[in-house]
Amino acid sequence: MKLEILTKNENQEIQNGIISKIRDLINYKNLEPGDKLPSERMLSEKFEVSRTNVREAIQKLEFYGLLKSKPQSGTFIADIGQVAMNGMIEDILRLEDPDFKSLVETRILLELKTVRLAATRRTEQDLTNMKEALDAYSVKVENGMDAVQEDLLFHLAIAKASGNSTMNTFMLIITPEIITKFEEYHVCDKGMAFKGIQEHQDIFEAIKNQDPQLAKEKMKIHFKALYQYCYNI
Amino acid sequence: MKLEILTKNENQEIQNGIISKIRDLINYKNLEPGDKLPSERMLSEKFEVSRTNVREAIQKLEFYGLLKSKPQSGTFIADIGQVAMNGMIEDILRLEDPDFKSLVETRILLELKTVRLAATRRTEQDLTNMKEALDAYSVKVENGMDAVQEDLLFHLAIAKASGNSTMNTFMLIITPEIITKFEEYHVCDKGMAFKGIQEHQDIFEAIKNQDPQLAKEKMKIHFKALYQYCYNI
DNA sequence: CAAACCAATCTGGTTAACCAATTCTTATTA
DNA sequence: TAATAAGAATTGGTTAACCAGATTGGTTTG
Repeated sequence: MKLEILTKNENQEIQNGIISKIRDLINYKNLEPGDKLPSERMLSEKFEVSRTNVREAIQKLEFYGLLKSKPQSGTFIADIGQVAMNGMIEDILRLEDPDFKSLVETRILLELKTVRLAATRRTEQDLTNMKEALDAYSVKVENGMDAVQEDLLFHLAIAKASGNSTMNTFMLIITPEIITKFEEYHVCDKGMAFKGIQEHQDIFEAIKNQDPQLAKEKMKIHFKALYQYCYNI
Repeated sequence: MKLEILTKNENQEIQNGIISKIRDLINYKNLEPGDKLPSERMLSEKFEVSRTNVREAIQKLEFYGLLKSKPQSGTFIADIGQVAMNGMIEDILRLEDPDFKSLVETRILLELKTVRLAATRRTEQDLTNMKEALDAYSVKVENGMDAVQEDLLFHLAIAKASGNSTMNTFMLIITPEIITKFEEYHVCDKGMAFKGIQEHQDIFEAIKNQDPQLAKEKMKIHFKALYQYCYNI
């Protein structure tokens, strides 16, 4: 067998090919929820790809909740019908990499919600965590240092305090890319950083006082520059 | 070497252990953005776990954008500082599985936004896709059949039309679990399904007429029962 | 002395062999 | 004949060997 090193993009295309073949198989064999998929070995032979490739494709579909593999037993169709299966695989295949605008737009949406939830649900421990992150940010800025990381950590502390694990996860997913792009595009300059201290303080106070509406308003103010930036790219 | 079959939970704990060890190493060695992590083989030896386990842990951190591995070269710290690295790993380790309430809460938040975006950005192709999904739903309901899948596909079509790939991805992530739980808890009964046809139609019309505010209102109506359900569990 | 070259080594990725739990078949027995 | 036990085959998961590109240190050469 010839060996070849593939770029991540080529690898992704192979994986997508396998996924669409799995979809075709499910349709052709009329597999329903709970039915068993052919074994990994069989699929790798049928599709003429390595078993590793098949496993990766299955794991991706498992991540999206479409398949469920059980050790020493087999891979099974999840409790989701053929219609949804086809539609979702179609979407997964066409999914494109997120652009910066999408990321920021989503971040703003999530944070305007998490800050409200945090204001109603925050525990004492949450307040302690947020205060720590807030102080770390202040120290960095007052010493004239870059504080993008500390900024984001304060926001992540809010997400955690929201008590919504799904939104918390989503914030974690988009945060690193946002940090990278921020530093790349120099979204935050020194002047904004100083203003940020007071803005963070205001947000923190609103959450502490359990005032969701005020917390949201303060967050909106904090995002004002970001808003404009996002919609002027 | 003794071989042992582990449950997914046990495996996850091993992975978290490795991740925290990687974090400790990064701190101890003061690794900065761009620095190279020790090789997978070295880590697996140092931590006394299999290389596969190390690879999985690295892939997880790569998913969250904290590491970046290059073939035949090494695994590198992403463009993110030590502070954010520590904070994010901490969060990732403590991340809990999403509960149903979190899922629904997030879905409502996302959809009230995607429907507005769809109303402003939808293309003709988007309208065609949505109309197809809408008709499929109607047919199923009118024939007295379960239509949870078709319902969700209509909503996914809206997410796609929003033109925001991040939100689209997030919708794809939470959708299958929602479908499963809906069918499990029988959230949608027949009566609701019939009402749903008109509600879907209203949403579709608002998007077609590019009226974001109306689209959001119609979506809110559509979610009314879901709202109550979510907050009464 | 610096630039170009080369081979040994190291790297993440890939493949193939192996493991043990499960499942299916078959033989045995009450 | 039906219930049961034994064993062979199949399965996803795991480990170890292998691959080829990338790196590195030393050597040669202009």
